[in-house]
Amino acid sequence: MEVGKQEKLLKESHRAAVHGDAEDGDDHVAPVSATFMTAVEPVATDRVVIAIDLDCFYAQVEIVAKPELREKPVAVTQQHIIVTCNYIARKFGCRKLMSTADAVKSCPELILINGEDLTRYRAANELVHQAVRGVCGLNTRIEKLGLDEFFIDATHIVNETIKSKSYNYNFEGFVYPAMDQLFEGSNAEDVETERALMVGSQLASRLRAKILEDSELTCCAGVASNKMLAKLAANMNKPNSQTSLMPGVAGSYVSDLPLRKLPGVGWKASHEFRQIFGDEVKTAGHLRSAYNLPQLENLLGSKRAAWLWDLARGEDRTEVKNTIATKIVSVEDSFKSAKTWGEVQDLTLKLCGELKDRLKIDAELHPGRRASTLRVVFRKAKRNRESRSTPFPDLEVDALQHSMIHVLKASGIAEPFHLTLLGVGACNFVNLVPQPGTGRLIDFFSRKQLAKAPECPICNRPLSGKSNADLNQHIDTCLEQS
DNA sequence: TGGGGTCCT
DNA sequence: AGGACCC
Repeated sequence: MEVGKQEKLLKESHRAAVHGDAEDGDDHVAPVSATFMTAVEPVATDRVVIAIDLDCFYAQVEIVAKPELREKPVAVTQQHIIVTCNYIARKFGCRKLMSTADAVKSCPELILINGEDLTRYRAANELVHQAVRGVCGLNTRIEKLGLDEFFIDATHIVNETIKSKSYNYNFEGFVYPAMDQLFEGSNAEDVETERALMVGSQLASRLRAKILEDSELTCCAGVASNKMLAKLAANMNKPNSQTSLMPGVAGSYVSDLPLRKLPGVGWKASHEFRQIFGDEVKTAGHLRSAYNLPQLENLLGSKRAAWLWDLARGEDRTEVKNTIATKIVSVEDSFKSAKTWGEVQDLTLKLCGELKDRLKIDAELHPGRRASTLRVVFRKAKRNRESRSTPFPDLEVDALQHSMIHVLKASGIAEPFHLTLLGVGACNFVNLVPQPGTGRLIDFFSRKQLAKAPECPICNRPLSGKSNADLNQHIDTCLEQS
């Protein structure tokens, strides 16, 4: 049988089995390569997740602002540490979180830029976010992680692209494992997943081009079947490149990673794991060969065991959240030592002014939301940070400062103290209810969009025949969950 | 080891 | 409110 005919047949029978409809009405068959001979329509259970990671973000933003820095070693500092540096500086041994003194020792030419004020980085982040939103559309979940990373659940975009056959038979960027080993021994399901990731890689390429066009910033992308793998993939070829990680090799790739490298395993957990599992268990593979799930459950409890077990096998069922508005708006400042209420007066005045400015911007981005809680954070010398909450006062610098100082006094701080950090934040945002039927959120997501494709922009489930009030209620509920 | 954020307990 | 994690 001809390749084309065979694929079409399989496609149709599979669609009938999965979707219960045999209708296609399209005689066009894509010029499929022999490797896709056994291909069928993708199964909806597999996701396509794209991770975007801006290259040395703060340093890049500074270089875009001052192009004459482009060919020089550049580092961005906060207090006395380097928070990020460009690749030229890295050649000289400069690293993230290195002390500035050490960095200058290893690279005397290093240009230092103070990056304590995040305003311009926030603006650049918003540019990138909007570029991604523009390409992916309003019903795509986009999750922010810090100011320089995004996750995108591109499953539905990829599925639509495959249905309309508007894609090429090649991966954009790198593929892991390399292409020539890719399809050997793959079963039909793997081939389908690989096709989905291939289409995802083409979307990732467009995203990176659009980000570069709009913001002048380069980034890496990872394309994979879940968040964790997408994130690992994004880091495989740096900078300014992208990598697709095939699910078939995800397990073996993750196996070789030290437990500490698994996203979610931090300093505490990795040290705890060394105590529990012993020095021999360094990688996810070691863990998997030394223990099974029940044994892990005995050692860690069922919840943590299930989490680690999945992680060690490259599985991650966590959804890409649609992070529209941040849940906390906060400002903080660290310093050597504040010893008197006079100093605290000055510091709180500055912080409260900044918080008010930040909330003004927030109000423009997300009209109608108001913070209901003020959170004050402080750190006494050599101790951990502590926080106290109080009802949110009027949005005036005086009122904010008054609340802050009141909370600090109530927390038992008395002269002579030795504070090394102060911060204020707004949280527990509530929506000022729009009048029933005015449809603030519907307006936000555009009436046309919902009229054309009546599904929830958050959960993508169809919204049929509901009133505007019901729609808003549903969207609000989804937003809270996401 | 900053100046932010998230989620879980 | 604290503590883990992320950047």
